[in-house]
Amino acid sequence: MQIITIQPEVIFQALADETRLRIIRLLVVTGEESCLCEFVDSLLEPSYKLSRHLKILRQAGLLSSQKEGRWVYHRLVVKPPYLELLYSTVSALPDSGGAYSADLQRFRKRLCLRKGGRCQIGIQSEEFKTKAG
Amino acid sequence: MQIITIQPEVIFQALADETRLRIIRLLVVTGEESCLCEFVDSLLEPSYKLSRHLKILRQAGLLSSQKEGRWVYHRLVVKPPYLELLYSTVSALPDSGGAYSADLQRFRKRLCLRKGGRCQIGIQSEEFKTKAG
DNA sequence: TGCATACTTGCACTATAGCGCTAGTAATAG
DNA sequence: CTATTACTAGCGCTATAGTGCAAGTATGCA
Repeated sequence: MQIITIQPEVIFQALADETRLRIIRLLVVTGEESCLCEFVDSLLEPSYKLSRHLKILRQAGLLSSQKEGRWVYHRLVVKPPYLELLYSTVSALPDSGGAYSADLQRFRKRLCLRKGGRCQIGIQSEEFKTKAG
Repeated sequence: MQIITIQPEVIFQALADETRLRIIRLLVVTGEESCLCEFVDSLLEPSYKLSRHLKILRQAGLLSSQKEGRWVYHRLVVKPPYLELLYSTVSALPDSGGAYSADLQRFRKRLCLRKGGRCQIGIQSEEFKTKAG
């Protein structure tokens, strides 16, 4: 990991998207780390879409990702102090329409399906899988 | 002022631009309110550009603007708690390259030219005025 | 009344962001 | 070895954001 020049606007750019904000909020509120298929089942968005947003968050320095077998786990980066402040801001945001709490509800339910603290079952919401050939 | 539905990503969108972040940082660090021509002389950007960015910040709910004669003063909105947290985040951001402190230095210098606590002199850096007609 | 000026805005252009689709890669299960 | 599947990436499309230029509005001064 090399940090050459930090451009602060990239951090805000990373959160300037509804889907990415939904991802970050789940991680901020629960303190969890999670894999793609758990996000798919929680946010009910196609996997290729979430995969790309996760990449953007990683490149912005907000997420670190670690591969475990077939799964890739994503967790929040908390090292520079301004990131902690940023997450405090995120968790203080209003939830107009209850969209975030719906995500959270699905996320918690999905976490119950883990075995040994890890996802073992893949995407459950069939219509959001990547329909491979 | 009517708030119908707050979309949190609009707030981050507002800060996802270098120029707008420079504006907000000046106001966060100094606690001042300021008019367009003072921003022009501090950021050394053309007035039409800054005027548009100020409008975006206003529409995002980060700035409130008040006309006083020929001048329009812009100040930070601090009411919802998450905005205070947001400004804490902004003030904790690194200043790679010293661009922000250069802005700040010009801004403080420019504030010294006020009379009676108000800007009375207009844009000083000639090349950044709007060349009308 | 006319001019200077602080500020805003319409227009055209360019760059980029987000998307769906689809194919591809890698790892595991049987 | 083969099939399944978690995840990624390329392609083309569309929408939008940021910009410079130039015109327009509004306020105050002489």
